[in-house]
Amino acid sequence: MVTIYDIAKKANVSAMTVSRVINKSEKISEITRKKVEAVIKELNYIPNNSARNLITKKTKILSLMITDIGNPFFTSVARGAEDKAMQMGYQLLLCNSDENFEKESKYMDMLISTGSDGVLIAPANDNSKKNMKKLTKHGIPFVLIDRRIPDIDCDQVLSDNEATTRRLIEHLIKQGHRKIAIINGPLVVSTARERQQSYIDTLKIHGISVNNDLIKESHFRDSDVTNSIQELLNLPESERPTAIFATNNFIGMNTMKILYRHNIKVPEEIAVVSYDVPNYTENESILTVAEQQAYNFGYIGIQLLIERIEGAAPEKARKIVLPSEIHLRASSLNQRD
Amino acid sequence: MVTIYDIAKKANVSAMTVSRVINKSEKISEITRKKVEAVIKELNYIPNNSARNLITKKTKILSLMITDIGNPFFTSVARGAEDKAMQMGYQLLLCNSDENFEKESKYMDMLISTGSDGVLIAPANDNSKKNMKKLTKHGIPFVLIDRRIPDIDCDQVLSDNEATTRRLIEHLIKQGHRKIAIINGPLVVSTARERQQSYIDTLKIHGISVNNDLIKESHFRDSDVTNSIQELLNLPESERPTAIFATNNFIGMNTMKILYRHNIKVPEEIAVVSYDVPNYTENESILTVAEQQAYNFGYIGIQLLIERIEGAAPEKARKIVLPSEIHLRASSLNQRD
DNA sequence: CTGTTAGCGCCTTCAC
DNA sequence: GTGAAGGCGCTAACAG
Repeated sequence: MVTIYDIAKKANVSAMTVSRVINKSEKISEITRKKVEAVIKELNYIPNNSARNLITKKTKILSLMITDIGNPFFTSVARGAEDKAMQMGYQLLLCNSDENFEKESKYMDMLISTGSDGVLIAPANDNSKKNMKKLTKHGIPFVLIDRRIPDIDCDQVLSDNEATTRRLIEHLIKQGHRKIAIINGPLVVSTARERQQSYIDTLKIHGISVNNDLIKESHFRDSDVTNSIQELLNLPESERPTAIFATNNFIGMNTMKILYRHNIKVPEEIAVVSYDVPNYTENESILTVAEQQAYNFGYIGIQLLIERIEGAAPEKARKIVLPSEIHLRASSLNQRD
Repeated sequence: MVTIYDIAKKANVSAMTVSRVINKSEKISEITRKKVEAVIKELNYIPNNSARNLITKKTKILSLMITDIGNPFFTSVARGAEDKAMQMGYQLLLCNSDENFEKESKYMDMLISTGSDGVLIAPANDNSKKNMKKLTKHGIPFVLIDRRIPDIDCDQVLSDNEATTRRLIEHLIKQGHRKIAIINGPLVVSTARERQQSYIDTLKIHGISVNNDLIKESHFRDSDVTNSIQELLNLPESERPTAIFATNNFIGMNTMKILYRHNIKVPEEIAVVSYDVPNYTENESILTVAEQQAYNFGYIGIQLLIERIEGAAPEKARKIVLPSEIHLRASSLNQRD
């Protein structure tokens, strides 16, 4: 391994001078700098960050804790995070919690040990509060994205769940629907709670009574929603929903697939609206969706994080709410319109 | 920051003993181990990897260099890589080269500096050879996935491009096609070359003359293939293709979208087959595809890499070829079948 | 089984 | 502008 001493010897300077060159110190004469740089290049020297970190306590490594990189929403988040991190000279450590607090905790210890300068995190659920406290104890800044944690005050990049859900539900109501079901993620996740609350509030505002049989708590993972849908279909005619609100992409995709499999016409028999369904295939999508700014969750999140790390952020925690865009498509539009 | 000395003092042992407990050394009495572990827990001690790495030269960090995490193929690779890495106690640094050698090189320096124990890499193109040499010079093992590099002998996990392409093309020939176009990625990428060669060979074997007007070199990024397709459509009736072979997912998706936009019926006017198109939406796909074992590229790749790092691999480089699965669908099936 | 000594590669501090 | 000394937190090598 080539060290600064090797460079120093060959360039006839002290190690300290080499260090100054590497760190782009101003107080170096043009001549010695050129000389040192030449040797660095010649010997293919690359600084050893471990040694550096030991002193500076900075690794230039950020951790991205998401629930699943396989979820297209988080894939975009990751891409945004990585673009900004790279641009600012940071590297990104990838962690998938799989919506699981224990797995998240394990990663947390690893990333503290590694010496992450900061963490961008979409927490698994409300339990993650413990992990946030741990980060704070270790003096590691973090930014929450997508999901908030009760009583945790920190920089956040969130979605306008209340407004977007309301618009989605009001759209269904305008289309004549009264029996609207919701297939949701677990209520220990803030986004699930917020979307459900807005769903309930919107129905009430429009004088529609809330039927608990139409509220299904499922998962945000790419899991089976067959049971939830079967239960909805088994409801007596008078209760059976004419529309379904899917609160994330996996739920939305799988709901559509199951309805097709049951030969249920969308939207004639059941209309469907969903959060976040990407159009990654050859077909034009027919699904009405609320598209969140996934890329910006990552991009802006990393920006806030780095500002915080580098002391460029205001003391007060910042909360950024990114609006979603609703795409109205066939899955929720009446023929007669 | 809590150090081993804090633990040592409080537990009335030497720092060395604490170090042994952390590293699960056998030569520690049950009693002192318990005592030390208690203090570690009490003080919330987490080892400083930077200090550790400085001595051991091991970081337990692996780098994953892919061209774009946004490409669903690589998303699966990443997920497989991460699962195996986590299982083996390693963390994963994410790098997107964007099919760009310069960007890849920049990451390469960063990851060497950080001290990656190894690199799993889908190289940007043949130029990446320089980066492989650099890794070798720094004694960092790497495993090539998906794409090979001429004259680089190392562990590899590759796809059966020759056989799968042949089956795809023979399927089209069986369907009666003689004018088959290929829209390919850049030929500086090994997979593009292999698929193109197999396309040519298969045509020849079946006595079909190769028409260079039907061979289009495009990109593997999510870029525009409009021009390529337009050129194909502008061909005189006698040359115009009746089938298109798209060599990756983005090309496949975009080809389908453009054909739809041109109101060209698939497969009646033009049949389409593609590599790797995921079905991430609510619709059932109609596209005939060769599905690669993306997850296993990552999972097995990391396994080979860790074996290599930990000295558990045979000296001779291993080459693993994962077969693809062809899904025949409407986009390439004649009505009359 | 446990402790002592030395040093990993670099940067901080303080001289010159 | 440049250099010398010391130490970051930890573990290898050795001693007992």
